[in-house]
Amino acid sequence: MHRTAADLTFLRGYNEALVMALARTWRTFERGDVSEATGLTPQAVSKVLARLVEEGVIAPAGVRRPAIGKPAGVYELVPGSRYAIGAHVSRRTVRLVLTDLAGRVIQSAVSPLPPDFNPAQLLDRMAEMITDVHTRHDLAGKLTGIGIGMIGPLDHAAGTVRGAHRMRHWHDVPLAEFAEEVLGLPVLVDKDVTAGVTAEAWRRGPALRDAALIMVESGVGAGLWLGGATHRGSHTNAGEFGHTVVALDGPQCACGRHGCLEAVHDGAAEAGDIHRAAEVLGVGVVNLLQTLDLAHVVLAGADLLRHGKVYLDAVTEAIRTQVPRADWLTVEVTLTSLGEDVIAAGAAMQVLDARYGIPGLAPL
Amino acid sequence: MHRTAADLTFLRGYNEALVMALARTWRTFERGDVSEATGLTPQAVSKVLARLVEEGVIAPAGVRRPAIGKPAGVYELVPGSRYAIGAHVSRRTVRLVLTDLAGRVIQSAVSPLPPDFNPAQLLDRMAEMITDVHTRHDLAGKLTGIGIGMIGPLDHAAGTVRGAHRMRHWHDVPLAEFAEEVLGLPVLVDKDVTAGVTAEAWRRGPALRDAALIMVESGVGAGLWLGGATHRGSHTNAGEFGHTVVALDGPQCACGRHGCLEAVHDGAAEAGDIHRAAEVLGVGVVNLLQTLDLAHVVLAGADLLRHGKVYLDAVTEAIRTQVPRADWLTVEVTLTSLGEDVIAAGAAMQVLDARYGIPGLAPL
DNA sequence: CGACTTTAGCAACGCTGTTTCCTTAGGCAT
DNA sequence: ATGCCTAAGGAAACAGCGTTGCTAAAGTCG
Repeated sequence: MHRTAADLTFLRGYNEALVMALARTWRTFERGDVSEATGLTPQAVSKVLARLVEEGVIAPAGVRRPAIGKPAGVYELVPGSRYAIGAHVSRRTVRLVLTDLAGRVIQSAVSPLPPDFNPAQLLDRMAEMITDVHTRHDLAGKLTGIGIGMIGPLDHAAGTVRGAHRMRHWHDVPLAEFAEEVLGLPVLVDKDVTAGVTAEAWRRGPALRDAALIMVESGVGAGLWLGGATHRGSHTNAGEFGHTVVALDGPQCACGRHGCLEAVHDGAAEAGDIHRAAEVLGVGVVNLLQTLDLAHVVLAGADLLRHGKVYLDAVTEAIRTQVPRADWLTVEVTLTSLGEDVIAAGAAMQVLDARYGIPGLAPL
Repeated sequence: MHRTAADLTFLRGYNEALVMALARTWRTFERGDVSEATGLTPQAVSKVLARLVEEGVIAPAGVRRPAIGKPAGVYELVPGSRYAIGAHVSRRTVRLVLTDLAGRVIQSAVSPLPPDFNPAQLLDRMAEMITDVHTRHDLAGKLTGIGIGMIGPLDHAAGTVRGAHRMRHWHDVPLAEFAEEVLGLPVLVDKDVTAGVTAEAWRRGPALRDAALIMVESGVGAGLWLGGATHRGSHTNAGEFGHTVVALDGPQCACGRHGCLEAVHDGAAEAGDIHRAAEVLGVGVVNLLQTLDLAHVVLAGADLLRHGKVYLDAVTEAIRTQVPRADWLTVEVTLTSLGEDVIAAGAAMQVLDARYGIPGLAPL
């Protein structure tokens, strides 16, 4: 038996998460604000707020005195009440960040990994880094869990790494399970790009409905946020955006196909023609927009951010000229505000989101 | 004020819809089946079933006598308890179908439309066809509404057609509003491909989580079903799959870009090389799979179905050879089981889905 | 000082699914 | 025929949710 039906527990969790989402975007707010935004009666909001104050995630913060009438109680999010740690595992380094309930990055550190590292080596290094975090910050009882973002393919639901290209020790590794054992905290494993887009979504709040995080960093990928939630796909393998063909007669890609976006892009980049590389990425982004009708595109990844302005301009220009002209079709393109922390931070926020975000119901 | 919070009404609607979804896939079932599948207690299921029987959408259907013990009450869906009408508006014809609560097509008819027809002409023709449906079937009080599937761009939420290429009378037409006035029933307007994928999803049941309906019919489009729901995008304009670039140096497309999938595909098709056209579509489908990680691809559209086997084979082959080999990455490719009715039928099922499907909550 | 406005809170209420306990219906052994 | 066992159904009490209705508090304004 496997719960999919909605019950009162779900009801409560859903409405609490709704209030938390508002608290995160507003920081300080009143009962009436929540009531208006959610449609809950003021009375119901009082009850929800009381529960959240009891939990310690929000707190009363003075009163607002209106021109006339009784002063309104003001509440605020308590960012320091919960933390999560996120790790971004790439081929050569692991980046570890500490984020709080507001989605702010409190501490960030990078550490090299040995060539061809194995799971134990990674976890040892992470354990050291986490110890360091603990010495600098008092997280007693406030650490929600640990998120790990890395290249796929992997099985997010099972927490298993299926094995990336040129990583010998990473075939069918139950990483989440190992990590929970070693680190003693709940662990979520997800693709780097999906973690990244979660960071942007968590920080921007529920207004973000459909977005993609385009990442260029030893490969090209896209994390997808569709309909207000991550899109991982049937085998949690979505986002292999770099391996979409944009040039039928193009050069062969490592994946075997010809003219993959990644192959064409990297070809231009390696030839030193960053402008052409960015232009090609722009074509890919427009393809994504045509298919998915996104409202936000966030650019990220070490290789991209090294030439941030070039890419930003090229993608903006591609959208301006290649998407059919229409005033109602607005797309916002930005560079990630979290820089190279975005993947690790997103991995951390996935943990917070799992615990304090809007709950879903298991599929039938 | 605009309701986004969950309350008891939502709870009831959600659980009822869950039971309806099971009823639709199982047709006949017992209390225990529902209890096991949903996680609801048998008691709760009894209450839900009582409400649905009262509504007339399910009915008792005898008993099952177990080896020992009290006989279990058997229930069944009453397909004829609710109907919906769907219309597929193309450039030259309108196809109208009547579907029942089980998602079966009861009646189907096509009618030509005058060249460069306007909204009034369309609605007149639809009204005639709907009158004909009424003379053949007794739908008194059982007709839920009317769905219209047509080419975009359009605003699904507002029910407005923004104006398709080469259709002079269709700029910013509030079609849903007009139609509700003329036809006297609730009307939903959506893109043809999105309606189509709804038909497939509604018929297959909740097991279908991530799927695309690829449609080739005076253009190439893709209806997306992601995470168990339609994906329409921020401006309800998703699915312009035909206007994704697959050949950077390809021929110019009507949309202005170079090497769009549609341009390359149509070029091959017009040259009589259906195999090449299907091959190109296959590349596009693999692109979609790489990006979205879908489990099901359904092929549809008059132009495609004329050479159904050629396309089915080409797409299957493209997936077999171009998607990185992995036993866990399974994709099912089929031709639509509804043939040329799929769009109209899907439009009808969207109406049923809005009324009897799993309810969503409005975004914040 | 009283009327009015705005906000907050208490208590009762209606509805949800849950839990507990009992009844019903049939098969099977005695 | 009788008693026992098992599985399914049902009634009633229960707990928890948001809602409704009313009262109180805190301030301004005339």
